[in-house]
Parts: sequence; C-alpha cells; structure tokens
Amino acid sequence: MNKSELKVISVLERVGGFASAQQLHQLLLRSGESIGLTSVYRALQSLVDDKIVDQLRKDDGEAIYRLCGEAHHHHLVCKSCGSTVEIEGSALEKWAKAMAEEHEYREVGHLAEVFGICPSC
Amino acid sequence: MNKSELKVISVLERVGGFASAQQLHQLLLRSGESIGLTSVYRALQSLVDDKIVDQLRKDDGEAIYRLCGEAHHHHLVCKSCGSTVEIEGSALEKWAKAMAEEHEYREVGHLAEVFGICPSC
DNA sequence: GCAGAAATGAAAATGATTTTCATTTCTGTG
DNA sequence: CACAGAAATGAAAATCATTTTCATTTCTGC
Ligand SMILES: [Zn+2]
Ligand SMILES: [Zn+2]
Ligand SMILES: [Zn+2]
Ligand SMILES: [Zn+2]
Repeated sequence: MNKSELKVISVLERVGGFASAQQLHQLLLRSGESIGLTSVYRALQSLVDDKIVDQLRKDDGEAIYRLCGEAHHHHLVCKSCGSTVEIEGSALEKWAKAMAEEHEYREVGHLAEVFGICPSC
Repeated sequence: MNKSELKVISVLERVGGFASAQQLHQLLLRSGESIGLTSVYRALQSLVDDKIVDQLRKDDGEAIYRLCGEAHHHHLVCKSCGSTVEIEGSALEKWAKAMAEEHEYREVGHLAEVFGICPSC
C-alpha cells in the first residue's frame, strides 16, 4: 500500500460512491494533494486487483470506481435536472441474486438505475 | 434505413451474437462489401437509437453489439468472457415502477444489468 | 552513506470512437 | 432528362480515456 493508493482511497472515502479516474484526480488536486494522473490510474488498477475497489463501466465506456466497502444502493435520477434520490432496493437485490443463481453465475454484481422526470421539473 | 444500416444488420445476422464495430467492419470487408469504418459506427449508433441493436460494454470498455429481437429486456453478462444471457425481468420492472411512483417521477425508464462469472469460465 | 528496488509523473503512444468536410448518391419536381 | 437540394458516405483529423515509456525521485535494508 503506497502513497498513491492511500491518497486514492481517502478521496474515494470522501466521494462516498462512484467516480471516474479523472474525477478522482481533479478532486485530489483541488484538495491540495500532489499526484499525477498516471499514479491515480496505477493505484486504482492495483486496488481493483486487490478487490479493495469496484470497477465498472458507464454506457459511454468510461470506467468508474468505488470503495468495495461503500454501502450498496441505487438511485432515482431526474433526466431533466439531474437530481438524485436514493431508493430502497431489496426487491432488486433479490431479483439479481435469483437470476445469477438460476444461471449459476459466480462473483455476482449488478448495476441498476431508474430515470424519470422529478415532480419539481 | 440506408445502405450502411442494411449491411450492418446483415453481418450481425450472420454473426448471430455480439461483435465489436471493428470486428463487424473487418467481416464486411472480408465478405467483399465496400464500407467505411465511419459508416459502420454511424449505422450501429442509429440502430441502437432505434432499439434494433443492443449495445453493451466489455470489461475493457469496448462496445459490442448484437441484433435485438425482443423489445425491452435485461442481461446477465460474464465479466470474464463477455457471454450474455437474457434474463427474466418482471420483478425488476415492478420494482422500478414502484420506486418511480413512490417518488412521483414521470416518464420513467431504467437500466439494469447483472454481471458475474459464468459457469464455463 | 550507498546500492538496488520501488514509486512517481511528464510526455508520448495507443486505440476506440467521434467529428469534419469534401465528394458522391439519391430524390423529387418540372 | 435535368437539375437543385438533401442525405449518405468515407478518408483523414480530432478526441479522449487509458496505458506505456522512461528518466528522476524516494524508500529500504545493510
Ligand atoms: Zn428534476
Ligand atoms: Zn443493488
Ligand atoms: Zn464466461
Ligand atoms: Zn427493464
């Protein structure tokens, strides 16, 4: 666990959810840390390998990361203003688990997001 | 539906599963078609917009495409080999609808994908 | 202190995808 | 057919996240 990895973990803790490598780098710089983008990528890759960080892909192909420890949850996102609400996901969790078991998949994870227009928009 | 889109659909039919834009372009060239890579990307994007083609991302971020017979559905994706299975989504649909109603969101849609390691990997 | 190993980051390279733009093909109208 | 405007095409350039290279700095054990 080197300096870069510690810095990346601390910013991921601060973020408390998913963020891209570029976002994390910007956040580190803004908070006064001195670190190169290369080191952010290297640290993230190493943390993913060690299963300390989860990596997945947005629809546009960019990788996003979060601490594995983060409480897992889902969002209701407004397509118009971008505001988000955290939503209750037990039914979804059950569904994802059932689907994975039915097809005998291991090391299962999932991604789910609900989009719409919020009442105030 | 222009020439490029027809060519791309025909090669997707031939492939019968997922393939990347670059692979599809190569296949088209090898089978004697004359088409530019740009047109393959354009056709795929348009077919995805029209929901004629499914797009998803490999772990390395590359987009892969396939003909999408059915209307709306979800996938179980292998993180290792990229193979996918279509899964039954009624529980998920119900959940998404309930969450949206609870928060009074309109024009609701959702994204959901389950990923893991398939039995043969 | 000192040699070798590990870490760092700037700059260059990579590779998929998108954009630009000049050219070609299509389509409708007279 | 002719001919103008619209749509389609694709080569080349641009974009952009990510990876690689490589020279420099920092760390570690002796
Ligand atoms: Zn809103
Ligand atoms: Zn979940
Ligand atoms: Zn597999
Ligand atoms: Zn659904």
